[in-house]
Amino acid sequence: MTTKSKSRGAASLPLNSVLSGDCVAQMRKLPDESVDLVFADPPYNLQLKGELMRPDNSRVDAVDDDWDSFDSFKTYDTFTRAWLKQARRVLKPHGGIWVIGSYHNVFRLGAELQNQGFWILNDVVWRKSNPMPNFRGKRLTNAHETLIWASKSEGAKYTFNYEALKALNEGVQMRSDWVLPICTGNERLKDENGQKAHPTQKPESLLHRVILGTTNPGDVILDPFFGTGTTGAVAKAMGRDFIGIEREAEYRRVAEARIAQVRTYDSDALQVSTSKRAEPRVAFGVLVERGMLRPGEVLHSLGGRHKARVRADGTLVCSEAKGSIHQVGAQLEGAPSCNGWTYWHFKRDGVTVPIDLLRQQVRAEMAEG
Amino acid sequence: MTTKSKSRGAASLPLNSVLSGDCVAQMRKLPDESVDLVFADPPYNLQLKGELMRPDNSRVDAVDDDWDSFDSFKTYDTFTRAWLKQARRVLKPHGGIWVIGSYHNVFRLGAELQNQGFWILNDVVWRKSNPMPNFRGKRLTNAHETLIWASKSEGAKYTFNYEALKALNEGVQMRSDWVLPICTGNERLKDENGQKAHPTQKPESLLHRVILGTTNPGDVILDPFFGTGTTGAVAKAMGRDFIGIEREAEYRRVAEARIAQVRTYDSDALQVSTSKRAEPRVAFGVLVERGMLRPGEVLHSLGGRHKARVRADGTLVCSEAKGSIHQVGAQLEGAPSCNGWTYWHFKRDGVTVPIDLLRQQVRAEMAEG
DNA sequence: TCAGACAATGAATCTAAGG
DNA sequence: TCCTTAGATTCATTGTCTG
Repeated sequence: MTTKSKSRGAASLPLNSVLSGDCVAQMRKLPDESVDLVFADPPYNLQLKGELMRPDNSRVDAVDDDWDSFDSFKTYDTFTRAWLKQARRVLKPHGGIWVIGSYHNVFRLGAELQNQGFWILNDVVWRKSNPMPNFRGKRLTNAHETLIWASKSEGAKYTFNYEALKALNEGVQMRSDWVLPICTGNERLKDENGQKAHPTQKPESLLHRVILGTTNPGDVILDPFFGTGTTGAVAKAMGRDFIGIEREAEYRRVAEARIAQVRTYDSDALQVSTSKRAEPRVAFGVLVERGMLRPGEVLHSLGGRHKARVRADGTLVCSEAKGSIHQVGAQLEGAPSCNGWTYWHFKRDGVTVPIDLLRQQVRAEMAEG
Repeated sequence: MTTKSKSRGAASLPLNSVLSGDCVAQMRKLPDESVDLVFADPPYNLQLKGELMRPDNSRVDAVDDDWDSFDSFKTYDTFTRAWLKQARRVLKPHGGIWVIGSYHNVFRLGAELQNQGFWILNDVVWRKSNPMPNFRGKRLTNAHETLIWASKSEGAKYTFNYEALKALNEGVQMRSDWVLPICTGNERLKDENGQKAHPTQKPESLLHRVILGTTNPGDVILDPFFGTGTTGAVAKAMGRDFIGIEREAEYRRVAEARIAQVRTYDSDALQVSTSKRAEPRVAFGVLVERGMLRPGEVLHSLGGRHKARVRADGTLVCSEAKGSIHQVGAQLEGAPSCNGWTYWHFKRDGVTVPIDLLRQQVRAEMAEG
């Protein structure tokens, strides 16, 4: 695996590598405010009891490894508090965090996130299209897991590629319920005996959506419960850097072999739909300066009921109001706000055109030069 | 509203009425272990700040009621602890509880349920088919709410009408995600001005599923945050008793008027598919004893490839195997197990019929006499 | 009467840059 | 840090109006 370092002040980050040992201890070594996203799939406090699952004491192929035994909620909360505290310290002020869990642990996770000042943005339901049925008919089929997406604090900025997720969802905004299949088939990593290498391997499709939606290329993603490295594999493919932490040597080995085989997508494939908000701001006055509109020229409102005249300083005036294109539009419509760019139109050769077309021309010229 | 009382020892229950005042104080007056189910839709503590306008400049009518406002998480947790403690005391040992919330409060709810010793059975996602969109494009559409279903303690029995929910779900196991529309149209209660009578009225379909799946006719359902009485309306329609508690006089008034108009379904409509587990076990030999099958009679396998003969002791025999209907079926199919009731068929008047039909006849006779 | 346009609305933690 | 201003942003369903 190629390991690069990003220097940040005196410290540098162990990028694109899998650190061994306890995640709290390892995170302590990382500098403050150094990663853009944390994705955490902590061990579930499943409290499975073998005798409940298998009366005949046969081997339970479920989540009952040593690392998943916590003797009480208190212990689990202490553990959760410790790793979340470090994750929060390491996270940049405008970074994001995702945690995933089931009903066994997700309420502890969510409450502790809130207690530490993280600001929940959404809870997201991963609706499994092919869950394991409830064989005994004593409960509902447990067909989902819950993710929580949060920013570092209330009011903090955060990365959200709204348009990209909307595009992924066939043009309507992405909802908080995601229907994705569980990890099976070739994607499911096996050991030399053909047994699954990790009991709770997450599907890459899930990480793809998380990373596409809430990071940008070049961002650093920290996964303190790396397991067999789904986060790292998808991060690498998508041109993001990752830092993994994993206690179990065997999982690290599998993860490193897996990630070594991943190729990063071409950079143009990593370009996503951007929002208009990301485009450079253009002052209306620039259109007048450039002669695209003449002072004194008449603009017509959407619908054609109102008219206003352009002034040399880039404001509009009419009998009822004067001011910016937005202010005059809002005033005429009796609305609290108005987007003047789409509201006002001008006429050229008998055709009525929104002034936003001129803004697009300016932006195109800015991009060239 | 007809109010009846169920006496339980010295105390009696204010059935099918809406109590006024604080839910903690009112629950304190109820006897220990007296209700079968608690359904609770507590305030969500939304923490909304300013106004929100839609893109068309209309204002979103938000939940800004005083009852939803709390100073801090600590205050909210104290409140949650208090009402859950009373709910738990009032609940029968084999009773169940449902709570509903959003990401604002549901993690606090779930954690406190666990802290008090409730045993979570499922978390259920209500996926809204028509949620309000995210108007500013800053987050995912908040398209679901979360319900938590729990028993009073680990190992406690609880009511779960598995077959009824399966039937409701077109013959496949009910999953932990329920797609239901929000409460609109005629179902949405309006005040005299045509405004919604309650900002967060739940759809009856949601309560229908809860009550069908986790109570039996005649059970007592307590709703400490009664609002406009969806729980009571569905409970009454389904032949369950309810106890409502509501602080706001106007909500109580609306709820009482609403419930007065509800008619209870006919009792045969309330008979639900019962779990096969709950049905009396019928030994195959009984069919022979009763003369429904003759010893020596030939049974044919599903698909017709195999035959076996009935023996007088209620076992089957063929050249390859002998034993119970299940054992022989499994042996012939090379399968680890086999449901002999659906596997084996007999012929009467040229028609091939599964032996399960005979079992059903036996059960019907047992039910009658 | 019916089709189609138009309006209303739902538990919402809903902006960002620049002065 | 506060205040002002630019200007970006919606889905499914039901009810009402119009031609």
